[in-house]
Amino acid sequence: MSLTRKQEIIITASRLFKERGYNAISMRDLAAEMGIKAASLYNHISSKQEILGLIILKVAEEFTQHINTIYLDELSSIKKLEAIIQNHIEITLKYTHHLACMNNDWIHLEDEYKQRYLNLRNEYESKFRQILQQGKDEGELKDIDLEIVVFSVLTTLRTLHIWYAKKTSIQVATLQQDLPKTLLYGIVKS
Amino acid sequence: MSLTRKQEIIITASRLFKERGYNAISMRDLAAEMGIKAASLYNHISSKQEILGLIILKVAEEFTQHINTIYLDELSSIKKLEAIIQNHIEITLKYTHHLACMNNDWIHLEDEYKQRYLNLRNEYESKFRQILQQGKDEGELKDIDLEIVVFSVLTTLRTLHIWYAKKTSIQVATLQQDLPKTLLYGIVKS
DNA sequence: AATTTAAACTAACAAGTGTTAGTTTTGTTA
DNA sequence: TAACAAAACTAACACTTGTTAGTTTAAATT
Repeated sequence: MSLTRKQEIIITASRLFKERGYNAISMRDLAAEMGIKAASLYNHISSKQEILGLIILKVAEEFTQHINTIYLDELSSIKKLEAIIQNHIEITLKYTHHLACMNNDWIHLEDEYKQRYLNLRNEYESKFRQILQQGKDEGELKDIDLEIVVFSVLTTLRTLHIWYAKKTSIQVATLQQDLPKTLLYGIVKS
Repeated sequence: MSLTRKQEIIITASRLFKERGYNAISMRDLAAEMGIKAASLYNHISSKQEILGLIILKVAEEFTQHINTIYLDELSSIKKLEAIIQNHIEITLKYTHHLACMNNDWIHLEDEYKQRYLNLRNEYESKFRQILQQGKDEGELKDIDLEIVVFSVLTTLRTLHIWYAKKTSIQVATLQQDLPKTLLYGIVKS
């Protein structure tokens, strides 16, 4: 199972977009990175915008799909949150570039691409919010403003890729163990 | 005390850069927003890059300056962390656009500007890390991997502006009360 | 009123942008 | 080997980019 040329383009693009941003990468830059001329790219993709759309919607859909299954599971809210954190770590490892690209460059999506992305994101946040609400209703979570929790946890999870890219990067096992602790139980000794 | 033309340019630019990104805003866009022609901007600033540099270094310096004073204060690590969170909230309210710009577009800084920014950021992270280490040493903080805490707390604080821009934005008082709780003490009932 | 200064203007530049059309090369299948 | 499809190429397009030079207008100072 080798990659199609189109897939190669998308992988290369996601790396370049991550490193320098969508607008800072020209089709000539991307082509040069692949050892071909810019015009040749158009044998495989229809526009620069399509590349960005494919990169971003790929991961966005994967996230939404995952939370939709978790959402329906018969689990405590805490177990659900742990599963979500786990999934973010996994996707970050698997799709580092795509994820960085999604976070930094979704704003440059146009028309239907942008709309589809925003719909997926809203769906995700909504499910996440409902899981937190379930936790409050069932008395598992503290009575903290819901939006603040949604924001602070999701922000951290979304930007995991930044941390992962650093030289000082710690072991994945440590991350899987200590990130849920930090986000769910806090950092202060009780 | 009215604003100089240069300051007006920087304020307008920070808003546009926040909305669409540094590379997506042309000097003609910026000029049009101010009701003048692109060439006229150069009576006040020397380059597009200078605008970005001034926007970003302004807030970066303010952050670093604040943590440097906190760092030396005779306070428990928890009090220091609370003061830092408080400062992030304040700067987010005061410099929303600058802050968004710093987070999204620092990558497009060139040469000395980028170096100065990275130096300030490293200094900030280093002081923050030392404060956490103090907390662990004094037994106030849990024994969680230091880098994970640095990452998760700073990420949340740095991206406060995203949340603040939302329509569903909550009261500042709620934020000041519940954000420290969330970050320091977690969301799960003990 | 004359002079100076600040801040706008027009016009143009060289370089870079995404993309298209038409052509040639390469590798695979009949 | 001939035919075909995939994927590269050259050349060019219309447009946008940051920036400069030189000029005119408006406001402030003498």
